[in-house]
Amino acid sequence: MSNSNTLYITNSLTKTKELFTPITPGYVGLYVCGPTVSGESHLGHARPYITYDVVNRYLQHLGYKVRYVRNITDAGHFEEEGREAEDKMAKKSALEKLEPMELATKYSRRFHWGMKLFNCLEPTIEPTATGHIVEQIEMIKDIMAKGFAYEKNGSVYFNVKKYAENYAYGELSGRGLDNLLENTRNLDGQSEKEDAVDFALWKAAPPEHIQRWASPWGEGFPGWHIECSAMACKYLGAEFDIHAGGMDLLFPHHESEIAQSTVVNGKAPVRYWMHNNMITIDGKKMGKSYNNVITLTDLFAGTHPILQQAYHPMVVRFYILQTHYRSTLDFGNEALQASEKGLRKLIGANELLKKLTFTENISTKNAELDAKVQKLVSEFAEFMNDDFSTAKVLANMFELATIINSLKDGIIKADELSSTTFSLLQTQFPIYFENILGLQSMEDNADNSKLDGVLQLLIAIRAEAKIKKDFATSDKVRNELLAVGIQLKDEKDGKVSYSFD
RNA sequence: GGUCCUGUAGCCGAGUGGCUAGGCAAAGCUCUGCAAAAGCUUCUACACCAGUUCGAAUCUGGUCGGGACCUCCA
Repeated sequence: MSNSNTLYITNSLTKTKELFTPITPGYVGLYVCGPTVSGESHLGHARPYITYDVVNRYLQHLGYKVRYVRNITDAGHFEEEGREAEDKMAKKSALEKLEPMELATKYSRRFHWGMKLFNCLEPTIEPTATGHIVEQIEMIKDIMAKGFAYEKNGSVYFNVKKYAENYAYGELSGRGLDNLLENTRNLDGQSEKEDAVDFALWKAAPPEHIQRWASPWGEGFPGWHIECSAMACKYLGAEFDIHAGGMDLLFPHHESEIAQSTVVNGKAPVRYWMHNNMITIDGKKMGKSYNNVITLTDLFAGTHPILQQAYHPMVVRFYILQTHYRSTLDFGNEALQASEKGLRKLIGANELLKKLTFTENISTKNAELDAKVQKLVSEFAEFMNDDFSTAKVLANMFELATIINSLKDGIIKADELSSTTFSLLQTQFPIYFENILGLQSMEDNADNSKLDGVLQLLIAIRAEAKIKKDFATSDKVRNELLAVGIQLKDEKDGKVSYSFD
């Protein structure tokens, strides 16, 4: 499409909106930091993966062939200074009496289950950390050979000071080395690291450690930044287009990735860094340390104490897209409930629109309305091109929903619009709503033809009752259906439609 | 403590110097046997104090509040 050269992305590296130009015309390499599968997927996971799902979808819409790599972190991470070294995979495994791989498999499946419900397209490559131990070791060897890492007691550390002498360090996080040295100096006790700012590339495994691999430095496991560098490099090359993830990964994770890859490849790995903001609950970031994590299972079932009701995955998706991805998103029942109603309205409008037909009649053209619709529709692309402003696209859709409803009720006659505008609306609205924003019906996809037959019967019975002014019966049909979640809607033209909760 | 972000009507939120964002809630009206749905109308806010400017929610400085990162985290 012609819009492919006008996409602007806020690059975290430069903190500015930049025109997106792929390294190879027509192709985009997209790397998204995936989940650590040592535990249940939660609401926090919804944000980045829905955000970058829309990015992926939009890039494809623009005609790009996207290689979308999203890793699964299934190797143990140890924690840095100031805390006891600890492997999340191993610890959780012991707790659940599972092999680390059983644990990883279990939660990977749970993650995929959630992503499917959110209607997220699958990444084209989904590499695991444990499946790329060899690549990680090779990369570490390379970094050592180039003199930017050293071994201590079977562990290997990256020499940040030396790196900073040769390359620009801290560009992404805006953290200078001096600043870091100052802030970490007193935290560091008797570390085997030469410098507090250094980070581990490989960690020697203590005897009780379950996940362990042979390496040139003895048995151990990889550090927590090297996997992304190794896998991104393997599948997307030494330099690729977009690397995305949560803002909490900015430092030290992504900063370290840049350092590792730069040493190995002699150039910065990523053209555009994208970072989504966090989801907060009562103004506080959701996180394990805050004890306010809402798992996807709880979210969809409404079983978390903070939840007043269950929320459909589509409602969550919609809610997330109503806010720009770089802003924090505060979670609350009231907001979610508002989203549910709003989404319902848009889904209804989208379905209605598909059924509308344009017939040239006698209506005089409404130039003002025509221009308005033209503008609202053409802004879809404009807004998406402006750093994926999904919130604005949705705002326009709400305005169009009113027009669509009016068309349906005959308040506006279809041919008040020009036929080109009408068909523009009819084609573009669903493309953006379904294909790009990835929003879809909340109804079960079960075959509803039998249910429809039953409902048509009830609608007919109610209609007969109404003719006889037997309102007790007609209201009973309506109210009992409503009680089981089916709402009858009397339309302007006397027809009756229905919708499900 | 260091680095950075942020403070918008009852709630959620867009906003990148001048022109009604949008949604939900609330109120009134139209339609309806009554409702619901739908449509129309109303509610016009930018933490505070200075400054720049013809003009600021938007830029600058300060004050107060909230948050993130510096530890695993999306």
